[in-house]
Amino acid sequence: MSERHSRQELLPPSPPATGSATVTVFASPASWIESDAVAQCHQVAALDGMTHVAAMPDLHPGKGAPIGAAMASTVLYPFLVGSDIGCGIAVFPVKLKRAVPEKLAARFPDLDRALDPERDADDPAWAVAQDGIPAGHVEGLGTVGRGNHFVELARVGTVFEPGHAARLGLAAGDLVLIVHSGSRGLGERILREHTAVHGAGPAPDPGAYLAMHDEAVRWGSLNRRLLAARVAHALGAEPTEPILDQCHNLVELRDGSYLHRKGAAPGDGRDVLIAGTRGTPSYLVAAHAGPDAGHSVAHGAGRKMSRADALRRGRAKHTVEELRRTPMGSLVVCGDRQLLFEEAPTAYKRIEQVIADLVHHDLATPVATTIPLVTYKTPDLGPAPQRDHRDQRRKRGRP
DNA sequence: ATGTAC
Repeated sequence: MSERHSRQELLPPSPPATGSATVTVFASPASWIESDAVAQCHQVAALDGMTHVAAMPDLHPGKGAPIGAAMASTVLYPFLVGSDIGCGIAVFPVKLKRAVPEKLAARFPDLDRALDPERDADDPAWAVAQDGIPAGHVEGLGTVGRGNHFVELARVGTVFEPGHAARLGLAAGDLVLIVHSGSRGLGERILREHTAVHGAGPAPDPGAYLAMHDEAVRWGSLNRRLLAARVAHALGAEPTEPILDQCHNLVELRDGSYLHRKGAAPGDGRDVLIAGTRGTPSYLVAAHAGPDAGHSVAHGAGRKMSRADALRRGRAKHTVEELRRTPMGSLVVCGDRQLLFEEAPTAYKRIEQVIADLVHHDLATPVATTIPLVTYKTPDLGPAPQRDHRDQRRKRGRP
């Protein structure tokens, strides 16, 4: 136990145990890293061909492989990327005259309903799909999915690097759409086709896997553009090009080895939106991670609780109303009560700690925060809760 | 995170 905790501080990486890759955890002791997740990193490090595992401060246990890690090896392991190949986060500028959360929340379109090329041929969102549909896969196109995926209207809050923000066309108070979504059924099918034959083993024909993988990465990016365009049109704004779009589930050939990213964003001189939670800010950062960090940075706050724990504890701790209207005053559009509890801000680590760890290890420089106004998860049950009694109580009970 | 099975 203590051995695992002390490992978190080891930088540069400790010498590898014989026959296994190095594991470096880029987190301070103040960041809770579940020991199961660190154990998964060491299991991955022991796989044939692995050379290095870099764990980000949002590390948490995944299915077989950890989430929040960059993993390098001489062979390609599809399961280290997982089923949501191409999942990522994109940020789009939005111009609206007024941004009243209650009004805008009611205008979000149904993003569980796919865009059908024939039935929805007139939908203006198709304008972003001029280059065609990767893999010809139309099922689920334009849908956000579930789990931690979301589309969020947010306002730029604190700007730490005004020059950098200005180069991205951003200043405090500006509105943005943040889209976190992936390749839906396409990536899942690609992984399943591999695992059905080879299980957790490496891809015998990396080129064949990569060809499909690359389609899923393009599909995920197109999906984020379609989602942003659907929402922009519904809110009465013009669709825009993303100012950043980073995929955090993918594998790339780099320096002669396969660099698998699972919940780890490319951090090699790129701008990245590191997602907070539905109820806390997110951070736009300038990433500058080197090889020790797998050229990667964190992709979000990272789960602190399993979904099962979050559901059990959340039901005792929160009401649906306080999760639908957060302490920040933002609204969460989510007709799925179970998902609302699973995705409660308290089920996640503190984003500020994750960012502090990245800064401490010189992997990223914060550029600005984004403050949620409306986070869309899945179609709502009914009207947003009124500005509730908690606000009233705050006014009455405190100066 | 996913489509699908229970």
